[in-house]
Amino acid sequence: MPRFADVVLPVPLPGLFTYALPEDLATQAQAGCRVSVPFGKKRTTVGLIARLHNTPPTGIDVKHILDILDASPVILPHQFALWQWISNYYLCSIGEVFKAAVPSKMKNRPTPCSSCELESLSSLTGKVTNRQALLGNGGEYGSLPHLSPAQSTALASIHEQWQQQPVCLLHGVTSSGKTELYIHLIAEAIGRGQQVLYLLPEIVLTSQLTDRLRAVFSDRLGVYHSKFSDKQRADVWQRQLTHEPYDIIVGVRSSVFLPFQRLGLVIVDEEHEVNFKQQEPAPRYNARNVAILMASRAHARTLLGTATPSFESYYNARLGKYGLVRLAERYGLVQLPNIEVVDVKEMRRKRLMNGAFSPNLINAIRAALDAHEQIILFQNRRGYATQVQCHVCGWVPRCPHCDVPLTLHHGAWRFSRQEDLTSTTELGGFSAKETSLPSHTSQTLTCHYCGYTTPIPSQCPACENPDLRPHGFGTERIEDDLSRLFPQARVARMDLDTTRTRTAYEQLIDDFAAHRTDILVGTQMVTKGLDFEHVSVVGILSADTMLHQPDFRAFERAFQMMSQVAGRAGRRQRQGKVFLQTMDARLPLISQIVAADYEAAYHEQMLERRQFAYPPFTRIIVVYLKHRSAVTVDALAREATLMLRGHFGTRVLGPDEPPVSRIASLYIRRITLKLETSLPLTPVRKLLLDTRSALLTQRFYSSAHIYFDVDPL
DNA sequence: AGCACGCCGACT
DNA sequence: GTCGGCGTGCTC
Repeated sequence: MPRFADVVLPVPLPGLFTYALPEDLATQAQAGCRVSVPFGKKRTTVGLIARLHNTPPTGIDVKHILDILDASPVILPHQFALWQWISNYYLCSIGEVFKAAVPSKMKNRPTPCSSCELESLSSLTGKVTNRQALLGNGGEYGSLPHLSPAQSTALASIHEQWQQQPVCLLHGVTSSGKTELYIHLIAEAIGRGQQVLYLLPEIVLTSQLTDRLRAVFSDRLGVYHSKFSDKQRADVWQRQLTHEPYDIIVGVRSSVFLPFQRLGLVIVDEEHEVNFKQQEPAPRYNARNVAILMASRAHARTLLGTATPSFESYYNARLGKYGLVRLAERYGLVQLPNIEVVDVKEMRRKRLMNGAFSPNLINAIRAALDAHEQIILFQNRRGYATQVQCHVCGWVPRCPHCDVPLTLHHGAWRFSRQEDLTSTTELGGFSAKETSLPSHTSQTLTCHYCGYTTPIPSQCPACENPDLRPHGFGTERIEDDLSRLFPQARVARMDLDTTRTRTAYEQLIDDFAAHRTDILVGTQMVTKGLDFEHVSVVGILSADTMLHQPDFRAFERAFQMMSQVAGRAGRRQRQGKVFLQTMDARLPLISQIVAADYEAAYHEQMLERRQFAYPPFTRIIVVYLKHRSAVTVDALAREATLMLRGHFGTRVLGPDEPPVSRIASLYIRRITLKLETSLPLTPVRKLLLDTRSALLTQRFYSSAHIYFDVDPL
């Protein structure tokens, strides 16, 4: 009989906590069962048994487990192993993984009694006959979609690739019918008695898709979505533990934590999406990569699908780590849209621009409205940091060391940031009316990678224009201008502000799908895999906003977003028209988008990434430092940088201020580590954790927060 | 992260 | 005279 249990608790503290196991509970106890334990000042906390043993802990007075909440494990051994991997790789506590993994219902209230659970189990077993009937027959699915010859060939190629590698990347252009392929693959896996995880970014998981899948797989499909109630999620979890789990889970990021008993296939749709990486809070994991690992541990196959592969995945495919299958033909032979590049610089010079609109775009919108067709306008304007751009020639200052655009800071902005955050103008610190910079404030340009700082030039070095301005329009401004230009048109705006709730988001989509709106203007949201029948015109209002993000992935993102949004045009009968407005019409990337030349964009970026030692040629870990006091956090940042330089030398960049440098009254600094991929990570992790504890034990820094972001996106 | 203990300002 | 601010210390 085990006398002790090591327990995971939902706290950001390292390690496990040892409790004594009362004799009367010892027979019930199993690793993976939840327990109720006293912790700190709290009388009871829900934890999870990680292991049972007989080794009395030394130097602590052990408390007793109060109760065992499960008759059988709710976390399976392979899941717990995955938690440990995540905690280790992403440098967070196992308790933080526990917190993220399990629906809060299962972490808060102890399930009142086990009899209810037993009851629900038996009610489920009742349905087993039904399922076995389906399985036994093999063909009782809802009918599978018909595949075009191109799709059938791709399906066969995927199987071939899987013979060689467990992971296959499906590079299929927009509208090539990837979902039909997925459905066939899912049906095959279920036919083999295997389970399927179909992972999607939040934004794409709409009723459009689940309805389509449910039509084929009916009640064997479970949906796991963060906007569903916690109870619903807890129910899905419990169901996966029964003898009759869902065969397919369609879910977002966190569904990688669900218990699978016989996982055979993982599909990661829109694999390039940055949403797969959790930003806040810990664990800052990448669900796509976790899914790949999870699949490989289960000896399952993985399919990564997208029209615009992340350069990282494409790199892996080219290296031979992943198989690669292309689907270059649009389903039903819909033509790729025709893309017209509009030289905004030229238009401005000729005074033809109407705000953010070129005459070409205005005419196309008017024609589309007259023909009762729909229009999507894409304007990616986010964040508070702003770049400076010469409004005459389009010049943007860039960092000489890092090749990213420099970010503008000026004194007044820093002090008024709090107000700016609450204001509704999308430009943050600046009004939407492109005001000139006040010349008396102290203006500097800063690199957010290496901290390089330089005063703002008094004139544009390229064309000698003395009037450098912050630039850009936001979606709200666009919306206003549209109602002025086309008073008769029904305009809807889709961005973070208008989609706070799930219903608001679905409402916007539904209205547009039902043609109750004519023009949809929005941020990246409008680029996601939505299928609309009547969109004939797509406008990319300013490619430049995307290109000039202070991020080495700006070009990759811009290519992805523009290709994706262009793919929204012209679904069925006719070829769509895309207007791509830019100040940099001669940039190679622009012609790559026009030609849909993914390869060219990829190769060009890879040259730069290699030259500047960016991923995938290096690995990045960012150290975040937060403190209530700006003075303290700066001192901490300096000291941390010195310590890290001692260990890692020139691999340490910074410290610098992130674009939003104060959140929730905590000042933030960061230090970036660029590590060669050949460097073994285990000693790196140890040095990072040791450095953190060394700093936090100093009285002066004890109330600071230090955490890590591994492989940031 | 919580949560409590503990020592300094503006309220009845 | 008390309520309450958040600094700091601990959690098997």
